[in-house]
Amino acid sequence: MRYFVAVAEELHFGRAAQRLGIAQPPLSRAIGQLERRLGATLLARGNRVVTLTEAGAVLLREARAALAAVEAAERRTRRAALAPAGQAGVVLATKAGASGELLAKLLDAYAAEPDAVTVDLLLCGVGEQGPMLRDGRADVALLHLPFDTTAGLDTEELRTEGQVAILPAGHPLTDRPRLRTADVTGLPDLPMPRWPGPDGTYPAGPGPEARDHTQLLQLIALGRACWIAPESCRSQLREGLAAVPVDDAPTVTTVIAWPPHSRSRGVAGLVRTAVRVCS
Amino acid sequence: MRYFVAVAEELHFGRAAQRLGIAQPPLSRAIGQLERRLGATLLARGNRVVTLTEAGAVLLREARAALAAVEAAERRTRRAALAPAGQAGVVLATKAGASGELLAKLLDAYAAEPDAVTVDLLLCGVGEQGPMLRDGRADVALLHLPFDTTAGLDTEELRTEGQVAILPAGHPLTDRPRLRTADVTGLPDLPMPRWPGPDGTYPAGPGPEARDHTQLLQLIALGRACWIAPESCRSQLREGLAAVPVDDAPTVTTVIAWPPHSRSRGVAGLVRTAVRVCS
DNA sequence: GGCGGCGATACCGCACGGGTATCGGCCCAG
DNA sequence: CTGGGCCGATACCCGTGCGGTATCGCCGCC
Repeated sequence: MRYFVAVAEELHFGRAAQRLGIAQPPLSRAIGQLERRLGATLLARGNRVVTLTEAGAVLLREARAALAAVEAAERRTRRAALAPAGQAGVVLATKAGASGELLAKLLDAYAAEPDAVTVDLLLCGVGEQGPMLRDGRADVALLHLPFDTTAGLDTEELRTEGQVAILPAGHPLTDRPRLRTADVTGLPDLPMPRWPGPDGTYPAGPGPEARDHTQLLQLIALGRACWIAPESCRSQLREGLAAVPVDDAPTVTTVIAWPPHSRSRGVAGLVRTAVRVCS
Repeated sequence: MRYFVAVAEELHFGRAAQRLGIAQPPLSRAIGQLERRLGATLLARGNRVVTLTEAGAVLLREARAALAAVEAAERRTRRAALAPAGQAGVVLATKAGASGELLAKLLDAYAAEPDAVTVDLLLCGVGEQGPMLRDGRADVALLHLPFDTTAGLDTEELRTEGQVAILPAGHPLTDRPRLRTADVTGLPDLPMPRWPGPDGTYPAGPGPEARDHTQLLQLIALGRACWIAPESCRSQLREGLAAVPVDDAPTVTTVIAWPPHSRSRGVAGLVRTAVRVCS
């Protein structure tokens, strides 16, 4: 299956073999055997070009999930093994720079619990928490709807908040008590910065490139950009920045999420504490 | 991993090997290798008794999920392969005897859709739909909260209804306009029937044994039992039965559920139709 | 028409999975 | 206290299968 996923992603037997660290002929054979075993043509070998068939597309999705599941099994078992005894820690994944005080409150409150286990933090980029949970690199995560997807995860809602526009202090818009999205997105002098996608490249368009929150805030303070963010980030604003509520921006819901079948004692305690802290 | 799950379930190498159709020594070795690869002791070989370690318990849960995922991958790919072209059907799992008219309405409405694909029905027992979805025997299912668990599934709510007590016609309680749970569960002359568990055995206790809804209704009509069921089952009541609303019984929510990563065109259409039909 | 890219096929060797035989520890019966 | 039986581990052997190299067949392109 790993082999098939590699070929399906590369759409090229030679490159896929290289990526897998094996030679091309065994790979061809392996795919052939898989196709015979499943009774399905997975790849259409056109002239000099390989395409996914419908069955192949189905298998690609399913195989990715399956591979993530076995990776998760290995990782979680390894972690459970090296824990002392009855004290397997949990790994909490969260976006770097988001939910700062909520996270702090949660960790403090949880550490005070009588049966608390150690909590390791795993800071990751936007939208990476889902995969982290699915392949076992993390056990529980803080997500932010509607930006993250909770498909396939169990969740508890923690907090709902509006969004604010982050502007350079002194900008004309900061005099207004509230704004609308259109007021902010259409500013020629303050474009929204561009973020690198999952592949590390920046989308085309106007606006400066920013790689993390620090850079972003710096750009705003310099009067080169603006941004819309959950209102809880107000507590982290440095000098030179102002925040104005944006009425029609989607509300952001912070949820705590975990993979459905792995509700260990540590995860359960953390979830319970999170719900209690936020209610 | 299959090997490990077998041993973990049997807690006995010999029996596990027999179940797997291999000899015991290779099995011992395989488990040993797995333990070395993961760097974890999975099974505590006590004197004449094998126990799961904590790490083993973790792996058991994770491995079950992983195995279900690869089974699902194989099954779904096979099904996708033998479909004509762009017309992969979907398998809809539902409890036998539940949601009858809703199901009929849904299938009718969906069949009338322009891009409908064939829908195969898979009737299964209580609580089996989740596993069916997870290991690929089904693509979409109708579940009933709070009886079924939706952990790890994407869902859309379809309908919420109260519950009614099903009593033999003419029973004194049928004169009351509404009941409370305690009124029904404590009746010495009309005990609740016992259902076989997932393993096929009946729990101990009073009450007759019933294997399906037909038997159940028959028992009630004969004045030997009573039952509490969603009110939509009223339409299926045969003569000799009466239904009285039970106020404090938990409301039953019918949801349509599907595995999160496999939202194919067919599943999406079915879900859309279901939501439309029920709103 | 020759060349080059790419997947399939042919063939070989080794490593790993599975089998049988046997050991070692433990409980229990006598 | 000792022998037998149960059960998992170990030792050793064998065949299958996976991975490697060499080569073919096909097609597009210069």
